[in-house]
Amino acid sequence: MTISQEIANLTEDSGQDLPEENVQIGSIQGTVVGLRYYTGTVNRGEMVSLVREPQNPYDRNAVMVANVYGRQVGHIKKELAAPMAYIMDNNLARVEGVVPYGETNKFSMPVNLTFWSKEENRDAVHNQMRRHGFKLGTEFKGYSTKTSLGRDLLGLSSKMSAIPLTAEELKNAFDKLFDDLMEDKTREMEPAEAVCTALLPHQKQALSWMTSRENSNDLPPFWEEKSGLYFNVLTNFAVKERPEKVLGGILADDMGLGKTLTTIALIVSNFHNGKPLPLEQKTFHLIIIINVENTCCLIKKIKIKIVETMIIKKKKKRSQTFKTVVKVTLQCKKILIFINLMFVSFLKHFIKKKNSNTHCSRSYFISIQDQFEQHIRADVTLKVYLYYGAERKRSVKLLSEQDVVLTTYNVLSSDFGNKANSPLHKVNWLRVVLDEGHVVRNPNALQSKAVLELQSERRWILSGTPIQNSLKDLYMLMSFLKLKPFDVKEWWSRIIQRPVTMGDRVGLKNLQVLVKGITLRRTKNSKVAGRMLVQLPERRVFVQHVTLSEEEREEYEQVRKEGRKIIGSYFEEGTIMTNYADVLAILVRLRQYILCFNHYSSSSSINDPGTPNELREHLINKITLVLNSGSDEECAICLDSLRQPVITYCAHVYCRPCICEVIRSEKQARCPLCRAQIKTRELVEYPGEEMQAGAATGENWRSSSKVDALMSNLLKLRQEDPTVKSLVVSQFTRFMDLIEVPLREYGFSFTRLDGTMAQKTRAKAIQDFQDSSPGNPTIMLLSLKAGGVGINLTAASHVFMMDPAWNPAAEDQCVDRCHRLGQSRDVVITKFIVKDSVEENMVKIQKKKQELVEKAFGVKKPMDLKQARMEEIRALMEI
DNA sequence: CATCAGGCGTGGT
DNA sequence: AGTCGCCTGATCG
Repeated sequence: MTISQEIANLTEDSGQDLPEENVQIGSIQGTVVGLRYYTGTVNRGEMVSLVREPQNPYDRNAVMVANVYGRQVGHIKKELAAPMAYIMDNNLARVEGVVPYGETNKFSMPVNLTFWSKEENRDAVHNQMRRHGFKLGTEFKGYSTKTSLGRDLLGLSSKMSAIPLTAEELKNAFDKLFDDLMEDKTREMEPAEAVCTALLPHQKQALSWMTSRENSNDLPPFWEEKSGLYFNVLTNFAVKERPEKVLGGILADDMGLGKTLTTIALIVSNFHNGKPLPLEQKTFHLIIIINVENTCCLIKKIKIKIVETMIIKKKKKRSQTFKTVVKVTLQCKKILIFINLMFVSFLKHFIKKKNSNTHCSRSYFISIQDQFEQHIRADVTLKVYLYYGAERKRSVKLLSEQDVVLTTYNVLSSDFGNKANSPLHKVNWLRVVLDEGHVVRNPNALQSKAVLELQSERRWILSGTPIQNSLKDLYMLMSFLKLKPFDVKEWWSRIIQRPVTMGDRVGLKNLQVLVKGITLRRTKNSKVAGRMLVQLPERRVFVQHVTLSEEEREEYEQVRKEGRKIIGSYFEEGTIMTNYADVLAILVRLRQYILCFNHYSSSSSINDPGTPNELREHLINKITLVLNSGSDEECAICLDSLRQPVITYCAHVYCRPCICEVIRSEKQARCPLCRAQIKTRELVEYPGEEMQAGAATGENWRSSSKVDALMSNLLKLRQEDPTVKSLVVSQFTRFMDLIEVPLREYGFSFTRLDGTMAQKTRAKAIQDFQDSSPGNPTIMLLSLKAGGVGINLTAASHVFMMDPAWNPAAEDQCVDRCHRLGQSRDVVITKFIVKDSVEENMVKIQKKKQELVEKAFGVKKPMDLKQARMEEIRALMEI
C-alpha cells in the first residue's frame, strides 16, 4: 500500500463493514407485512435485506424487505419500522433479516432481525427500541437457527458451538485458499491451429479448464437442482428458472506460467459452441481498402502483415504506400483485454509523449501485442485493435468488428466517466479479460465501476495475486464475474466476508467451495501428477554492505542533518502530513546522495518561494521529486496511479481530472489532504522529464563507493565467465547515467531500459540484450519500474539492486523478469546497502512491514496507520 | 362474575 | 413450530 493510499484511508469515511462494526448488539422478531402486493418470495431460513424507503408516501419510516434476488417481499410493520428507521438513518446499527419460516401465510411473515454495530452504539440502539416498546434480546427462541439442510444461516449457533478460528489459522486458511487439488483440472486440450507456439502441459490444462468453464452448463457454485426447482443452498433461495451461468472465472497462476499465452490460445480456440475462432479466409466476405495514415504505427504494422499475406494469396502487387488492405468479417468476434498501467515511469512517458503529440499507446501494449504476433500464425488474420490514445476511434461498429480490442483501465474509466457514450460499454462482448485483474480491487473507484458495467457473455480475471490485502478484494472479483448473489455487497458480507473474518468455519468452507469452483491457480512449485509444473533454477539473494568513504560520509551527514532539522521541525509543529511532499523530497535527496553525491545541485526546494514564477518552479521541483521518488505514489482521490498528475499550491499531487472534480463540486474547494484552499488555475502540471537532462558525464564525474562496489563485482564476474549477463537495477535514471561512465571505461558492452526511452529503442534494447551471440551487451541498466509486465530478460542471471525500494514487491517483480520460464542458470541477486544510512533504515522498515502483514492479516486500524507512517519517517531520519 | 382455551377473521407502507 | 385481537362458551371458585 502506498503512502497516499494510506492517507486517503484516513480521510475517507470509514467503510460500512469495519471489524469494529461487526458486533451483534441484539435481535428481535418482527413482522413483514403486505406480502400480497409484491411478487418476491422467501423460503424458510432465507436471508432478506432491509432497505429504508424515506420517500414512501404513506410512511417516511418505511422499511422495505427484499429477497436475495432484490425482489420486494413486503414492508416491516410500521410500529417496528419507526424505531428501525431512526437507527438505520443515523447509522446506529445495520439491521439484517432472516425469515425463519413463512411460505404458508399469504399476508405476513415473521422476520428475525439482527442488529450489528459498534459496541459504543449498543445503548443508543437498545434505548431507541425500548422507547417504542421493543426489547432487543440475544437469541431467538422456539426454533432452530439451522435450516433443514443443517447449514447455519444466522451465524449464531456456530459462534457458540464451534470454536472460532484463531488469527493464525485464518491466515493459514487464506494462504491455502487457492491451493486446489485440481482433481478435475488436469485434462489437457490442444489449442486451435492458429496458435503456433507449443503449449506446455500445464498451459494445455489451463486451456482445457478455461474452455470447459466457458462452455459448461453447470450450475454456479452453491446452486442445486431439487425436484424441478433451482435452489441456492447458502441463501435458501429457490427459483423455477435456471440461474444464470457464470462463464469464466479467475486464472490465478503464478507470474511467468503463461497466463497471457493461455488466454490467447483460449481466444482463438474457443469461439461459439466450442469451435475455434473462425480466422480462415472463407469467413471473410468483404475486402475494403482504407487509408491508415492516421492509425498508429502498430496497427499499421499488423495491417502491413495482412497486406503481405494478401499479396501472397492474391498474387497482386501493391506498392508500399500508406494504403493497406483490411479484411472485414461479417461475424462478430469481440474480445477485450485490459492491460494494467502499473508503472509510474510509463505514465511519465505517456504524458511527455502526449504533449508532443505522438503515438504513445504502444508502450503499454507492446508486450501483449508482441505476444499476439508471436503466438499466432502469421498467415492468420486476427484483427487486433488498440483502443487507446487521443486518436482512438470511438466507433461501436469498428470495435464490434474486431477479434480483439486492447485497452487500458484508464482509457476505459475515462470514457466511462467523461461521457455517457462510452463505446466500450455499447458493445456486447463475447469475452472480457481483465489482465492483472487485481488492480481493480476498490469497488468505489471509477475504473471498477466502468469494468463492472461492461456487457459480456464470458468474463475472466487474470491475476497472480487475486487477494492483495483482504477478502474485500475478492468481492470485486465476484462482482465482476456476476456470481449471484455475491455481486451485491450485502450478501457477500453476510454470507462470506463477515463469517470468515469472525473466524467461522462454515463461512470459510463456503469461501473455499466458492473460490475452488471458479479459480485455477498453480504456483511455480505446483505439481502435476507428481512432477513439478515448472522447474525454475535457484534464486539466491545476497546483501552487500557498502561503507562510505570518509569524504562521502562527511557530505552525507551534512545533508542528513539538514533534512533532519527540517523534518524535526515539522514533527514539532505537527505538520508532517501537510508538508508531506517536502519530507519525501528530503528522503529522496538523501537516497540519491548516497548514490551519486554532489551531482545533484542543491537547488533548494525547501526555502520559501517569493515570486509566482519561483513558486511555480518550486512546485515543479516537488512534483518531479514525488513522481521520481519511487514510492509508487497514487492519487489520494481515485486511489489509482496518477493520471495527468498535477500539484496543488499546498504541494499535494493528484490526477488532474480527480482534483478538478473536487474543485468543481465544492464551492470553497479545499485540498482533500490538508484542507488548504485550492483553485483550478493554481494547479501546476508535471512537465515531464526534459528538465532533468543533466550532463552526468565528463569532467564533473566522480565515482562513489556504491559504483565502485558494483564495478568490482562486474569485473570479477566477467573474469570468471564472460558470457554471464547482469541486470543493474536502480530507481534513479540519473544514477544510471552515472554508471554508464565506468562501464564504458572498462569496456563493458551494455544497454539500457528505462521509462524515458522511446518504444523502438526499448524493444531494440531488450532484443539486443537477449541475444547471446558475442559482441552483444552483457549488462542492462534497468530502471526499477520500467518494462512492465511480461518483459523477458532471461538472458541475465545476475541482478544488482543498487538501491532499496519502498515496496519489496517491486524488487521481486524486477527479479522475476529474469527468474522465469526460460532461465537456465541460477539467478544471483546482489543488493547493495550503504551502512549507517537511510538505506539501512529502509530495509528495516521493509522487514517490519512484511512481519506486520504476516501477523495481522487484513486487520488494519486506520488510526494507527498515520502513526505508523510518522514512525516510519522518524525511523528513517533517526529522530 | 372472572378466567381461559379455542375458533375465527383479519391483514400495508 | 407459526399472528393476533376478539369473540365465545366452558369451567371454576
